[in-house]
Amino acid sequence: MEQIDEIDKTILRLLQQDAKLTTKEIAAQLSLTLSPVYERIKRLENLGFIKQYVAILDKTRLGRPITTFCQVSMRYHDKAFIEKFEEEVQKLEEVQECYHMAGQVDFLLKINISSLDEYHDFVKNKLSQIENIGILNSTFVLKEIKHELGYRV
Amino acid sequence: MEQIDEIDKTILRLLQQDAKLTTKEIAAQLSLTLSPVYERIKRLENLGFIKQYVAILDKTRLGRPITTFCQVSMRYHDKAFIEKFEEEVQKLEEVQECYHMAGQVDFLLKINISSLDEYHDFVKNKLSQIENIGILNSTFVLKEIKHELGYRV
DNA sequence: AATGAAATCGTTCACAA
DNA sequence: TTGTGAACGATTTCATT
Repeated sequence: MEQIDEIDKTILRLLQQDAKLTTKEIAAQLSLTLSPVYERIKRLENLGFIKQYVAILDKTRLGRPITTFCQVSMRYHDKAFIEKFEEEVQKLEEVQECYHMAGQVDFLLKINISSLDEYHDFVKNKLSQIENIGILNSTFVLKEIKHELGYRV
Repeated sequence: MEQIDEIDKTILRLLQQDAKLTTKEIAAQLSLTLSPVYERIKRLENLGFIKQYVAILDKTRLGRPITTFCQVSMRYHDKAFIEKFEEEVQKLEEVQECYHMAGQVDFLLKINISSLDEYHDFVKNKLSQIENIGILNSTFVLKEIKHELGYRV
């Protein structure tokens, strides 16, 4: 059984907004007792609908308020080069997200940094050190307009 | 007082990996008792270092495995048009993230969808309905290479 | 700031319906 | 699949160092 019903969806919606809700609080919203809610949460965890519970931190408070997106195009598209890049990018702590893209650009990187100086250092001494990079195109985030943490359920 | 020390940083690091860690477990890792750890967590919450606790769901399991990035350039750059766009984009449930960017492209949107059909519908009937959009450029994610949920602490 | 203890509250599970 | 209740463990508060 891998299906979920409306009750499960409500549970997911609630936990996606606030992982600290108690079983009791969720049960109250659903007009159920603790056990069914408890069992359903365990099931949603076991089936992999819920992957993890995390604390969301404030990047500005942590001293790294700047976000940039960097488009990377490889010079050659040999499998070995691609895999090497994917491997190296895992090691770069500034890179928060990396996507292999369809289209002209091979990779899109989301990077989180404290200053333009740090970005300069990152591009010059870390990113550009990876073999076979052709074009780098960085754009800076001026303002986060929307940032939904959860998915539609 | 808004400073945090190494102990606080360790707590943040642990909680951004696993929000379900008990105070006891964290205290054990730090060789401390419950109270100081408890007080520090409360303090980090109150100071806004910890913004939220959330459950991370599996978008594939939820039936929306496709991610696209869409670059949007406005035709004219009047304040009113910009603000109108920012407002409309909040309402579009497919748009998970939206950034106002420096450079040629005005906005970068991260979009989460179930199928190419849904994306077609989204672009044609929702996004393009917003006034004053000049250029739209969509690229699809082939593979998530890296997706760090937390920040460096 | 940290410790240790005490009260309250939540989680977990066996069993019943 | 859901409800009840009991045992266990976690959270929260506070007097003390």
